[in-house]
Amino acid sequence: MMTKTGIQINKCFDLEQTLNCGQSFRWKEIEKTEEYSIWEGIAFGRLLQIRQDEDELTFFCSQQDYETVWYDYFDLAVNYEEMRETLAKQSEPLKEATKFAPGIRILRQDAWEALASFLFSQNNNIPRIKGIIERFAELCGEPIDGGFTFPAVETVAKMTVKDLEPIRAGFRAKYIIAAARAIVESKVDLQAIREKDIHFGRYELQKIHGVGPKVAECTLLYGFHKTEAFPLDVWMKRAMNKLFPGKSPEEFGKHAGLAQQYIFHYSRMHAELFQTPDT
DNA sequence: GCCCAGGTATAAA
DNA sequence: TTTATACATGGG
Repeated sequence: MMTKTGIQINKCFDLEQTLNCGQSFRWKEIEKTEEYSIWEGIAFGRLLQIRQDEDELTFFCSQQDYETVWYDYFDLAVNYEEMRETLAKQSEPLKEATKFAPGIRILRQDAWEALASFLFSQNNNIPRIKGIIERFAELCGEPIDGGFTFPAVETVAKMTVKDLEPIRAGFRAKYIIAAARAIVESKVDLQAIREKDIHFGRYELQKIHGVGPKVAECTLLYGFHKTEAFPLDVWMKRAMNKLFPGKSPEEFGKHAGLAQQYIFHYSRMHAELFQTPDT
């Protein structure tokens, strides 16, 4: 295994914040010391171990995989420091929020994987989502050294709800199959979503049985890197109203997705501020 | 045991 | 058109 070392990073890259914030569900921290942490995960059919030291990242992979897969996956061409500064200037609360997760990046994940992952996420919690996806990969992904790839959309399209019973996804199983079939049968055009604007993507994705506004929005942000997208769940709305009363998420414009990540992380760190008495 | 989870489809107001 | 409820399952 080759090693790509010496990627200099600024404060805008933190593995914990990026890989454990609910945008991706297949990464785990396998080692942690005072000086560094190592994370392992599988994406685009490849297993990666990645190590973060004080000011340096180490990718345990070939030079080619680094250049063709992981450089894009971690969005390394983009200067998050600059975007964070832009957002921080917009308001005091947002400036405060950016401090709590300055190292968050928006990953460029596979669109089908993001769509399926956020279908699994509905009315669910992160530990269980991870478990379902792990069993899903073991059941019908391809075995590779160290694990299983995310199941191919063509494979899932041929499966039935009964086939998926072992992953214990509950009522979500039918949605996964509906999504896979819609894609394979070209009822939903992923390439067109990639090329056209976010409004088309919202309309197109919500043709799928089981895809509502929230799953569509998360898929557009994490699977298509439409950075003007924003998550819409109840918690997020509560946080928005608390920090920015009367302000619409769209007003963050192009960086809305990143702003939402900061705000969401902030609201998690200050859960007590966002609890509302039952009415 | 009990509550509820980064929702959505469907039924009932 | 807006507001409830069921849904499958298990983490905490």
